[in-house]
Amino acid sequence: MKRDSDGREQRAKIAPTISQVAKISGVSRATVSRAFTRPGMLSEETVRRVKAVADKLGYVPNQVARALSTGRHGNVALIVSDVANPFFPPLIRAAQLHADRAGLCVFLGNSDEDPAREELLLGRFIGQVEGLVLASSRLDEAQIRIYAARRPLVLINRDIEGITRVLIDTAPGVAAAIAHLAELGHRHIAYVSGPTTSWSNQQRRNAVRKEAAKRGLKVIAIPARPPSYDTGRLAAAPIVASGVTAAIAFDDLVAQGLLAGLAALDVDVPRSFSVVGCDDVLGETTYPQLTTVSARCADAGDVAVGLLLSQMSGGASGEIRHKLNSHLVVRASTGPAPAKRKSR
Amino acid sequence: MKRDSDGREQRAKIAPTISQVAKISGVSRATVSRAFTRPGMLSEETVRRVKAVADKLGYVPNQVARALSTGRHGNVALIVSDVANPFFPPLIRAAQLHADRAGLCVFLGNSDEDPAREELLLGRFIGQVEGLVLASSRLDEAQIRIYAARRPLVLINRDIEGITRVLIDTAPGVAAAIAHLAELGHRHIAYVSGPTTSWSNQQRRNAVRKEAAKRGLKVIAIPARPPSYDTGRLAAAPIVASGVTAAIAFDDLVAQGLLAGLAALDVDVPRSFSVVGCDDVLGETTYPQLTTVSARCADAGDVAVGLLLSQMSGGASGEIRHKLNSHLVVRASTGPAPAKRKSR
DNA sequence: GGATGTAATGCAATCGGTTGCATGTCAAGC
DNA sequence: GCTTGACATGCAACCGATTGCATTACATCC
Repeated sequence: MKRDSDGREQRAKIAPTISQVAKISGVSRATVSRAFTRPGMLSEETVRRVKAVADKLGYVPNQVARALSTGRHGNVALIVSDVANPFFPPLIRAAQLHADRAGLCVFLGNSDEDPAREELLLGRFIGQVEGLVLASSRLDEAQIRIYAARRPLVLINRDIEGITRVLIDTAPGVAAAIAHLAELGHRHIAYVSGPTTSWSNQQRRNAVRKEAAKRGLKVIAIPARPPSYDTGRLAAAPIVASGVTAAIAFDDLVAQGLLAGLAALDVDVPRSFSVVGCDDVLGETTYPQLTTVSARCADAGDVAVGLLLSQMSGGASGEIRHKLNSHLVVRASTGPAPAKRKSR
Repeated sequence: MKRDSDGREQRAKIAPTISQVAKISGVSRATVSRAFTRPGMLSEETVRRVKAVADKLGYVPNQVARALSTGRHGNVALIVSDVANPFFPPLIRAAQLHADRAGLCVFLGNSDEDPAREELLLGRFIGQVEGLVLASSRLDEAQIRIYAARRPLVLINRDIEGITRVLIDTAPGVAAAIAHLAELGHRHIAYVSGPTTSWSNQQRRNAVRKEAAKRGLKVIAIPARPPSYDTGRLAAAPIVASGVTAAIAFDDLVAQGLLAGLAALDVDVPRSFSVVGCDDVLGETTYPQLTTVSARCADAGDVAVGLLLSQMSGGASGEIRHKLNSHLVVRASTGPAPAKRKSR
């Protein structure tokens, strides 16, 4: 009745249903269902026959109906703070690949760094997914806990106790970067910082401070907020003015901007100034090629989905705090400290 | 029964259903349903009471159940050939934003340039979406038509008659680029080409040929396949060897690689060689900053979703072929042709 | 006062699957 | 030959909504 009156599938030849397949193959709907979900329960002959009919009709089980009945919809959601930030695409790609292999569909949400928007998305997704991955979530802890109670949930780069999370631990790489600069003779360096509320930024800043202190380097902080190519470029002037000989940036994007800003000021990199990035997402494509802390951000997506899966299948009840390692990749943007600080 | 035995919502407090709300507010399920979908049909008093109860219980209508009944799930799918290609993220972002505003959830698929994978994704999505957007689809025409018959479908950068499509028309921009090079005195140029099957590539190559012929320039084609930073870089050697003084690349990524390759060969850009990109996705972040054909790829995502929406709501029965304009953006990678072709 | 209309609500079928349990069949075991 | 059990299949309830139609309760109009 309503079926006839509404416009559903208007322009489509109606998708074949389980009933049609059942009728044609002369078995019950239950049998057709089982032919797809538990073929072992049926005789080989029956399975073959049913599948043949299904094939001919082009029948595919309706996911929505299945989900209603089983509560398993085969969907997961991935919410990122900014699709267009080069940090995310590789992560998204890896996450998707992993989900694909598990037969899951991925909803992608873009919060645009806005908690309200993030929550809106979450509300829309939660009813039709089996699990959630939140990358660089801007939500406050309480909110996150609420969602985590409703569905398996994995965080990326957010450290909340009791919730499974994947953390890209850039500290070792950053420390290596400082060591590298120290060995090259740099004594004064700048940290070009990112969002104060960002876990990653806090972590990086601390690593810089700690390692610098250990090696007796002086470090100043110059903000680039929000972290972007432009704010990085603008940071060049104050950095040069401060008299440091090297800078380590919050991320590659900022580093790239910084590179451009330095070029504009006629500062030669790496001859008279060294730059280190973070994340290794731009890596070889900058000029000069960027020395950076490689953070395997793609792995983060992959691992997060992996953890989500195991959580979804009931395993892994305990909390997991997965750390991903980092290391320094030396390319062409770092070099020995200039003999005298000023080229005079 | 099965409800009790399977693990559905294990860790969650079970989401309240329409029945619970109905019972508590002392009305039928139908009434609760209507309180949400057609409140005008009910007395104000009833609506208020039901909503109050729903609120208290934290009831939200189950999308999946609703979809089964109405055939409207509020989801659309967007399939791209490579999330990590910088061309796509802005497009994805714009598409998502538009869908968001319309209250739709977006499935993202990554075909990885593989038709088989693309089809697999399509199969998974089709049952749970109301519409599809295929960006740079690698599927053959027949396949696409099949899906287009089942659901509203919009193509981006694929020109199939009878199917709504958004085409980024780079021809004017490419022509302008050739004109620009001609005015700078270049007489021999190279086109660094992309995938032969790509609509964009065909279109760009033709535009180059046509405009070059008009202005009496000689143009050779050098492939960069698949189009990437690396293949662009590798194209530098043959290009220099060929003796041309300028190159226009299939896309910005290739152009960026080319820039790097030229730098490695000690060819000074723009003094002794000029490079033009396409898409304007890297634009200011290359060194030197790239002269490129700006293609407003973000708009493509936005427009595509817009067209999809109107198609979904039954409008727009006729075929639509939406062209997006392009123009040349001159930055720092192009300059006058060197006085003599060889620097001697 | 009875016919008529309208507004508010309930009944029950339906969407397309899944699954616990019942049923039927057939072969092996005693 | 009858019990027993394994195997294959069917029956029918159920998931959580939506919606066509029936029903009820009033108010209105002659």
